[in-house]
Amino acid sequence: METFTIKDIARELNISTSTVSRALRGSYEINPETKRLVMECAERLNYRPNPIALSLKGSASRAIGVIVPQIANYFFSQAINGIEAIAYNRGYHVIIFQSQESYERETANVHQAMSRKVDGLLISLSSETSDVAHLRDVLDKHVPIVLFDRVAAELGVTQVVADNFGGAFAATEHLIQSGRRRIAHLTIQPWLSITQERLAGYRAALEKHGLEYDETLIRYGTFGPDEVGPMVDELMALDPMPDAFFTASDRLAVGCLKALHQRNLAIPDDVSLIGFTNLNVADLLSPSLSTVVQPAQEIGQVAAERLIDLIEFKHRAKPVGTVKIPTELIVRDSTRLTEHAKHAGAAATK
Amino acid sequence: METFTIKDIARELNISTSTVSRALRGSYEINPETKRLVMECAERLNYRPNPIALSLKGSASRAIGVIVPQIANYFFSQAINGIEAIAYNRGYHVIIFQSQESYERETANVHQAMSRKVDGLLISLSSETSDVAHLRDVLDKHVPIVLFDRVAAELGVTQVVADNFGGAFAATEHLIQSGRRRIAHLTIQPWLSITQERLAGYRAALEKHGLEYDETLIRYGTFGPDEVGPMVDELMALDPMPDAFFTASDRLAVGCLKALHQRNLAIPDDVSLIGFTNLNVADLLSPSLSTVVQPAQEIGQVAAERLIDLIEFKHRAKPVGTVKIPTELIVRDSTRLTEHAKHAGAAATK
DNA sequence: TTGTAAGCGTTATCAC
DNA sequence: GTGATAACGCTTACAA
Repeated sequence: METFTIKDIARELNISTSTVSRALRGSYEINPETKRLVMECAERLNYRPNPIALSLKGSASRAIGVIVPQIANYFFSQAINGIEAIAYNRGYHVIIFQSQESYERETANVHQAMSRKVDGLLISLSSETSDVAHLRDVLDKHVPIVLFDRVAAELGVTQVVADNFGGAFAATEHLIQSGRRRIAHLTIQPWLSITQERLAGYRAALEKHGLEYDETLIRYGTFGPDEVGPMVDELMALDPMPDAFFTASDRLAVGCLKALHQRNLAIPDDVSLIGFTNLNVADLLSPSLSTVVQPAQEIGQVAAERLIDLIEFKHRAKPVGTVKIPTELIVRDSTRLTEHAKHAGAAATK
Repeated sequence: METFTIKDIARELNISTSTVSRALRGSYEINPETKRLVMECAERLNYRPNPIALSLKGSASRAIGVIVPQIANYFFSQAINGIEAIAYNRGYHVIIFQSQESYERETANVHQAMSRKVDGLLISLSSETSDVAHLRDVLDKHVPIVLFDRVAAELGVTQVVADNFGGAFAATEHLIQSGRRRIAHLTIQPWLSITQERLAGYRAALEKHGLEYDETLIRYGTFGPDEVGPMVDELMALDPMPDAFFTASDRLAVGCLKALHQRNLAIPDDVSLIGFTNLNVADLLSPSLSTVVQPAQEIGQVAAERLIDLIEFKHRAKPVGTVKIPTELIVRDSTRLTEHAKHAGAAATK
């Protein structure tokens, strides 16, 4: 299990390291016989090029940096899963950084990634990030960037996002069609692209069905701990109170569900809930609640694919643009939930 | 945002690169005044040592490799979160690899990590791994390893695990004390240390309360998709059927809950369920179900801490051993669930 | 106290 | 076709 270098092969074959290097990378101007010998020897010694030396040399490090706000978040961990799968297939390593939703840490992460000589960067912006100068520097050094989920159009790079508008529209319309009229919307920071797109989808659905857009039904979260309960309280104190919630994330959906539960409100009878969630989380919340499923893993896959194309072809890669991955509205039969609840309720009374 | 090297500082100050290098790392044998100048200049140019060059040189790369079976898994993503937090504080980067529960990929990951010259390795073994020769090679190269969660005592390295025995004992005892007698146990591959410890805890609790250990109530999963439903089916077909489930993971708890739900069985009335889960997942499953909370994040933190101690002190580090992080049995009032269900049930009938 | 030079593994640029 | 040599950024004997 010793680790051999190009030098060992050169010594073994009594040729120079440059010849070995050339043979290994299949240079034209090389004797086929020598090439064969080198290949055979490399095989035999189980030679693996040293990625560190390659990076130092300035050529490809075959590593991509991934910067996400939080690893321990279903959406991002699924996305990373997708990224890692593609990267592995195409021979890249993944170096992960967390920005912890902090602009400062995001900037530090970018620098660290650069000093590790990553071949490209996959970023989902922190909620604090409004200025993208730190990313401009990266592009200036010809290191490609692909943004995913939390994106910034002004950077002019390829972006991979869920169809937030479409998902929000479908969710809101579904709630309206099941008779809801005052649909509260719990979402995140208003300056984020995903927030705006979802809000737009929500408004478009209201408009289509002739419902008024009421600003007091919108609440913007800040990723603070235990912030959802108070938001729900405020909303439920409105008169008339909301009859449905549309939440922009797993975290908000869970918080909302908990808050409603604590207030002994039944879903779907007192209020309805529908959120952008990961499929697994949706199932956890309840196998009978409808949700808009975020294609987290696919977003990661597509983003990684685009980035590696950019790294490898540089020129021939697909043009810069925004790739929208469709979301899926899963409408589940909430009478099943009611059935289940009735059963449990009956059992409780015996 | 240009990136400066030790050479730039040397040129700026008209001294040699070696002097700069020594000043930067606070060597004794150096003129305090020179040192001050170098420091000042480094500060001004915002100098950052190039980690790649450091790695190539053979000294610290300030990167640690983390190999987990699956990133998109609540336990591991939380553990990684803990690892990343500690690593960041102590100035290390984290390079993540997924073994996908495959021995072959785990071996490949180990090699890749080594070729990236990681300073240490944090590993949770794949479920396929029984032979640890690939890790011996790493230790032979004096790269420290700390195992977490899925461990192998025969490797003789520090291990960080949850108190699986204690957690299983507490969970089982809780079920017994709430009147359950036929407690099924859904777990994972029997050769894994965590499986054995949990099974032992389960058996010990049965024994303490004079209940017979019935092998037919134990089911071993293999991480296959949709495997839990059939396992639950088999168990529910037993005569007498189980009156409780104790599951060894999030995934199994969720699968079990879904399967029971599909069969219209009420929890906690028809059967009880208690599982090793992440706190967030437990809350999702239901804010009213009891669970044994796995201290995922803390396991990650402690493991990272031990590994970095090993990397930095080598000799003065704490002795090799198994660190057991306590689990917490959270007993929640399942009458609240029942209350909620009753409410929903009543609403459903109107 | 500081400078010189070699070396980590690899590739690019020259020569031959 | 192949072989020296320098270079990437840094550390560390060894000299001075």
